[in-house]
Amino acid sequence: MKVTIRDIAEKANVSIATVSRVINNKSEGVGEETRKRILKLVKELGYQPNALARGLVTKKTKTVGLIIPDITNPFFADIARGVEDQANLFGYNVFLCNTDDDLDKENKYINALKEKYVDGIIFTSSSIPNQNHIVELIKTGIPTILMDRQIDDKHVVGIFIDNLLGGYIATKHLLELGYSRIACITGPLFLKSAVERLQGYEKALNEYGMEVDNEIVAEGTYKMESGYETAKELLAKGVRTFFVCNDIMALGVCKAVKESGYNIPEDVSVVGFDDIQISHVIEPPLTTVRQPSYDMGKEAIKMLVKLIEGKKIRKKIVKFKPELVIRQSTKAI
Amino acid sequence: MKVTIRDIAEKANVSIATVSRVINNKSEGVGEETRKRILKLVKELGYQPNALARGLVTKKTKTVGLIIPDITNPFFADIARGVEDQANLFGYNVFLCNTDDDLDKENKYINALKEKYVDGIIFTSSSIPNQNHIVELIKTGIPTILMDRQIDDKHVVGIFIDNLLGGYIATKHLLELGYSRIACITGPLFLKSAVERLQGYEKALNEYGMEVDNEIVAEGTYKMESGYETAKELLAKGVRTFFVCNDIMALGVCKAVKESGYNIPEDVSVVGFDDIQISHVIEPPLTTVRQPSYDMGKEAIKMLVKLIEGKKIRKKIVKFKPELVIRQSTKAI
DNA sequence: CTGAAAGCGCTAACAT
DNA sequence: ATGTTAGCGCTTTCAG
Repeated sequence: MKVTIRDIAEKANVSIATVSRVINNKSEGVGEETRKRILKLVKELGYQPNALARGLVTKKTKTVGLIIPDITNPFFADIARGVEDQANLFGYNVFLCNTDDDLDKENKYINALKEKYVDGIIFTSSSIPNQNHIVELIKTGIPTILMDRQIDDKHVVGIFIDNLLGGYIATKHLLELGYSRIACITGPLFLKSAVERLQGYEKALNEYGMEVDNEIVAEGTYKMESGYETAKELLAKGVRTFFVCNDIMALGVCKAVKESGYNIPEDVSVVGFDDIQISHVIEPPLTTVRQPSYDMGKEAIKMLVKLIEGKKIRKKIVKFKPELVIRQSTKAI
Repeated sequence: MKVTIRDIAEKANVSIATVSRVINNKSEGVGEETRKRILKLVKELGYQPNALARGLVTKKTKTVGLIIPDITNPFFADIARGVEDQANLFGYNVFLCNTDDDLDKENKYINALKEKYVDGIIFTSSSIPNQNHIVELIKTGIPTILMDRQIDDKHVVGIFIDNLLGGYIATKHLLELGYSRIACITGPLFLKSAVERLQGYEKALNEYGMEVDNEIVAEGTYKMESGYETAKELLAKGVRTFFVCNDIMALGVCKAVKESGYNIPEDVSVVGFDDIQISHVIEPPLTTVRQPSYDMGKEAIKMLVKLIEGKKIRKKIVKFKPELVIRQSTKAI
């Protein structure tokens, strides 16, 4: 049988209220001697407060939910690690939820998290078409941090990256290198982030007096195979310059390029997006647009905890700047 | 104000017991008409049962803990995905815990999970020196599945991979290719899995009438940098053949090799371990020992749920077989 | 088929 | 400085 607060109280000859006070560190109202006696008993009997009972009365669980598309994607794994590390520092535990950008799954997780009374939610998803459930979630008052997805709602608090800028600097880099026929492999275009990166691509092109050529813009899935296959097609069309909207797909592109007998960067230039850990160890190291994913995760939970504790937060929207990391997958003509 | 079971009961003109029966699908004891009326109300008012209250009485939370060293390692991310997917199917949520193989963190997480009354724990850790906390955990009776770590305790239930065999087939492959001076970059040797892989290496060597040359066996950390730096040193010693005990380090090795001006597999052969997703897209695709990580994760939660539900499990120890995947990072002399 | 009531383990007034 | 007590929202006997 588990030892409860009552057991401690009895053996210490005090009321459960007193025990409650000391285990919760309520500084006032407990004599030094009693406190010690109780603490000793707690240790001896290995007492652990029942978080369910506590949560039932306090309405706080020291638990948060992290909703992401896929932990298997290194970008999200980095975010998750940042979230978890910092949450742990704050004494929170985190529920991991993978949605595959599936609306249905998102809703189910939201409900499950609500039932379990999480103190807050970090939502890293990005489906554009239907965002009612998110707006709804925010309205219910449960502290929520959005990541990677911006919604037109005054109450949104979130962490974002300037995707348009990211797409812009990536493309501009290629333009400056002297290329003109630059292909773009986008993410799924129901994702706002993917659309914005594409817009950045377009902006850069326009600045150089070029138009987007839809022949060499292809929608990918953010998965490796997608990069691989799309690149094969594009290569066949004579494309030799790629802006690939995430690193995972860029890996697929590199594979396709090499299989087709070309060298990077001598024959083909590739720019990725994310700067996942392996980007710098592959051959050649990938030129890419860096997102500080781990730090974004940390920042997200910091903001969330402030929200939970009812503290003021300086800015409701924190926008990280993407950064071009030039390595060896691109080369001037 | 949240809607409770009481609200539903009042509006439906029944007792809360009846409401409880229908939301829990207790098939018997509720009239068809009443059931419908209640269900309708539940939907209308958006009632969601309070999992804390429920857990407090049932002692079940539909929640499990997943303790791993680092979600950022693709191998563990795959496992986590397998666990989470399958857990979700069973209606469970999972707490993510990163320990960095730190005993202190492991203990803290175990305690936190206990306080939150998780129904079970999947423990993917592997520090050899101190395993008391694990034995202790199992003794407390909370259903626990060990992964990747075998303990000499009759009560252990777990999923493992035959690491010795893995090390053996990797080394043997190199041997068969005609190499004799084969270096081994191990994992941290306080991990049992790392030791076993090393033993497999030794076994293969012995079968070929060779002894382990400690000059070319180096302890790594399972991190990329470690592979990179160790390889540099080994390369300087004239080593041209590597068995690297995980893929992440193997990536580092490949980088070091190329930087040193050698080609893989023409000049240098490399075998990895794990078969993480990117292993087949890097250049050249990595020959490695495959672990079915995603499936191992799925299997783990399946076993755990059986344990939780008090069902019999066929085998307490499920041992997966590693498999050599020959790609292009190795070549016969 | 349905209801009343006890109680899970804890916190938070309110007393003393 | 400490104790008493009323719930938190739910499940689960036990009655009826």
